[in-house]
This record gives sequence, structure tokens and C-alpha cells, in this order.
Amino acid sequence: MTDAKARQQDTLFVTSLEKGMRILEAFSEDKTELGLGDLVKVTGLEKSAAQRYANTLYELGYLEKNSETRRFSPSVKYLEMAYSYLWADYLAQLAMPRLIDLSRQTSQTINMAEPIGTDIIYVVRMPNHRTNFGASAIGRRVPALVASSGRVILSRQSDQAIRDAVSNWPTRQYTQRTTMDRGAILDNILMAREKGYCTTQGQVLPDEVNVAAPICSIDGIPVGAIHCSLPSIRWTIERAEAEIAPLVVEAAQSIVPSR
Amino acid sequence: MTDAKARQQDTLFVTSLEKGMRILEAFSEDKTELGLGDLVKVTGLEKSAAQRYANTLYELGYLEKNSETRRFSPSVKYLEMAYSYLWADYLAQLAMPRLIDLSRQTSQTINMAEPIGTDIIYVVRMPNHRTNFGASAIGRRVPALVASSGRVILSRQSDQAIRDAVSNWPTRQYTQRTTMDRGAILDNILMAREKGYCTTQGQVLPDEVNVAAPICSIDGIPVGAIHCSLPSIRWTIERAEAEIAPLVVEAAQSIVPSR
DNA sequence: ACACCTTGTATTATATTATAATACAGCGTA
DNA sequence: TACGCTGTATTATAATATAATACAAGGTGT
Repeated sequence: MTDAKARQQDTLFVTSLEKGMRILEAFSEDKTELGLGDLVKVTGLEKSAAQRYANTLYELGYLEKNSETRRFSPSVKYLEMAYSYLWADYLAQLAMPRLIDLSRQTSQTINMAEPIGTDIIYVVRMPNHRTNFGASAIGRRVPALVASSGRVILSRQSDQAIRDAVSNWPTRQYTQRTTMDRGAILDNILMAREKGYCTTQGQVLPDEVNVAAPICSIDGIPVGAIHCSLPSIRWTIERAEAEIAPLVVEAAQSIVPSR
Repeated sequence: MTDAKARQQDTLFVTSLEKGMRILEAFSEDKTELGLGDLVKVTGLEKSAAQRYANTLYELGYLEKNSETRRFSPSVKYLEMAYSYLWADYLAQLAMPRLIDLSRQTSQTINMAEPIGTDIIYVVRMPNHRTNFGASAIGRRVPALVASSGRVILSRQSDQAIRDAVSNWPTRQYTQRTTMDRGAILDNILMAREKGYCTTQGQVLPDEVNVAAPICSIDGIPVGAIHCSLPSIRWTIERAEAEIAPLVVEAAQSIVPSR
């Protein structure tokens, strides 16, 4: 029995809500404005279902509607949800003051990421140099194997977990330099384990050097990472290791969540 | 006939989805973890309804569940929604590089806000000094009459609109110094209209001086504001006007959305 | 240690409510 | 002008959400 089938028979699962959430989730980085037909394609719902659910979300204020094109787009309510989340995220609150300090100390772009399945997600972002928009927007997900934050979080896991992740987790080629060689990724993670931080170059964005250090809970479980990104025009990995890595590591180690 | 009644008879409005969204919205700044009973209180749903909808959102990954306390809290999916929103927000993308520049120029906390009904909402935040957590979290809503950003946006509206807002829109006492005198708020807005920027002190947070300038679309409609907040220990309004206001105004004026 | 209360969980018959088909309207294109 | 493409509106039908209720599990206070 498939998940979908199992759910249909579960009286505690409200399928109407699921369909509504499908509409909410239809919008993304490259789908910012969707007409009814687009929603049908993206969500796989029937036309009339898409109509009813989109209309409902519109009336509830979650979707805007361009009165000329009749196309929907996410409303500012999407942002309010982030606000609610952040207050519930103990790590974000704990880390914020240290991230602000680090941002001032380094005058560089500082991020905090948390692991989520096989990805990491950026929870706090403090851009300090012009970069592409995605790099300054909260809520971005990137495969853990690609991001320095993801790798450094993995570096604090067991050998078994690392090997499993490196073998099976997805990667994605963001730039020409993105390492698709899993052996090289493993090496980078093991290096990070030794050094206590992870350095990468041009993995997610070209022309960027990255330094990430893990945030571990009091019982040693990695729960997030601080990550500094530097323009590679001015920074080599060596210089980043010498000047930036100690600061990032120190900041990360100063954050010790109890849970 | 009430709204709710009207909706029930509207076959295009899916009430099940509305109930689900009520659960999603139950979480907030001061409600970060809610049990089933709490959800019933906050949403006004029946116990069994709250149970089914919360369970559904849990299975869809929108809610976390603490396996000890059995309480729900928002998951990181709330953040992903913000990411989708930001890509759909033309103004945010247009403004981001200028905000980064301004943040570097001033070494102070820079925000961008957009009007939403009688509130403003912070869409971009770049904290540069330690402050309370809410002041660095995206998605926060504040009554437009209280925030310097809200006032400066109003200052570009018609006399009629200003008077209407000052008379009728809600305010809220955030600090001891929050101005509850609507006459004083009107004066501040009219002053902002003359100067091209709005300065306030201690309205939302104690010990803060704020300078805000409006972002106007090509046809002169105010669509947002840039806002710099300064620690009042070091900054007087006079010094802020002299040193910061010109930079904020310049940044705001350099952003001219076409819509 | 007890009874009690509060909290979350699970089940069911019922009818409310979502459904999908379809018809319609408006608009741009060929 | 006719056609195809949007989005919109209406309906009878049955599928699905419902609310009542019973149960289980912790926690509290006496």
C-alpha cells in the first residue's frame, strides 16, 4: 500500500489540506507567478481543484492575484511564517548575537545553516558583499554534500554516517567547479574533521571561498554550522584558513545549545 | 450574512483548508510550542478537528512534534516559504544590493520594510549591533503609525490618506516612550514629508534612534522604506540626521521600481 | 499510594462538504 | 471571423470531513 493510499484511509489525515499545501508549495525560486493552468501542471491537481484551493488561499490572504494577468503569487504571509519559525528555533536565537559579532569582526558574509534531511537550509544570512540574490535569502536549501556547512556538519558524525551520506545523498552541479567526485567530497569532509572547519571553493557560487565550522550541542551532536563566504578575487583558501577560520570556529564553539 | 457564512455557501471556498491554515497560524512569537489543547484554544477549532489538522500538517512536514511533550512547533518548512516569497518580491531583489552597500557604508543596522494594510513588515534585515531577537528576524509586523518606516511611507501619501491613517489606524505601546499621541504622530509624518526622511526615537525598542526614507515607484507611489536603526547611547537624532539620513535617502532614491 | 484530572489518541456512523464534469465568458491569435 | 486558449461559475453526486465518544497515559495533589 502506497503512502498516498495509506493516508486516504487514515481518518486523521485531511486530504483537502494536503491539496491546499500543494498549491502553497507550487511557488519557488523560478515559479514566482502562476496562472491556474500552471498550478494544474505544477501540483498535478484537477483544474477545478486547483481553482478552488487557489481561490481559498487567495481569500485567506496567502496568495496575491494580479488582476490583469489573473496569475497568483505568494503574499507577504509567506514571510510572516518565517517570523513564527524563527521564534521557535532555539538555535537561531542563541546564535544570533554571536553571528552579529562575527559579521562585524570579519566584515564578511556570515550565514548559519541547519541540517534537514540530506540538505542544509540557511536560517540566518548576513550578506556583506554583493552577490546573487539567492545567496542573501533565508530559507534556501542546498544539498549537504555540496555546501561547506553541510560537509562540516557531516564531519562530526560517525564514520558510518559519513560514508553513507557521501555514497547516497544527492549532489548538484551549481557551478563549473562544483565537485561531483564523491571521493573528493569524502576527503574534504575528513579534512574538515581534522581541522575543525571546512573550506571549499566555488561549490555553490563561482568566485567564492567558503569557511564553515560546526555548532554542536552539549552532547556533541552537530546541529548547525556557521559559514563565512569570501570573494575569491581577494581571498585564497590559505588566507581564509589563516585569518577567518579561527574566528568562525571560535564563534561556532561559543554556541552550545543544550538540546 | 457574515463573511464566514458567505464563504460556507461559496463552493469555491474550501473550509477544510481554512481550518488547516488556522493551525499553521496558531504559532507566533510567544506561541512557539503548542499542544493539542493549546491549539484548540488558539484556533477555536473542535478538539477532534485540531487533532486531524495538526496531524495532517505534521505528516506533511510543516510541524515538528516533540515526542516527549507531544507538543507541536513550526518546522523549517516555514522558512522555505519565505524563500519562495522573496523570489517573488520584485522590490526585495531590486533593493538588496543597495541595502548591502548601505550596510557597509554606515556599519549600522539596515532594514527594508513594505506596507501591508495598517502595518509594515520587515522584508530584509541586516543587524549590525546586538539587539533583541525580534529586531533581527524577517517577517515582523509593526503598526505603520509606530515605525519610522511606516510613517515615512505615509508621508508620501495624500493629506487625506495621512489624516485617515493617523485617526484610525492602530498603534501599540512597545516602549515607555512610544508616542500614543496621534497629534504628535501626525507632526512627525508631516515633518518627514518636508525633510524626505523620518526620524524617531525609542518607538519600537528603547534606546534606539531610527532614520527611515521612502522607496517610491516610478509614478511616485511609496512602496517601501529603508530604515536605519542606531543605538541611542551613541547617537542623537541630530547626529543621525547629519550623518546617516543623507545616506539612507540616497539609497532609497536609487531604488525606483517600475511597478 | 490513591483517586483525580488533564492530555493526547483512536474509532465510528452520519451528513456535510469537496468533488469533477461541464458549460460559459473573455481575450488574443491565426 | 473562427479558433484555441485562458479563467470563471454551477451543479448533482458521493466521497470525505465531521463530532461525539471512548480509551490510554502522565501528571498532580491529597
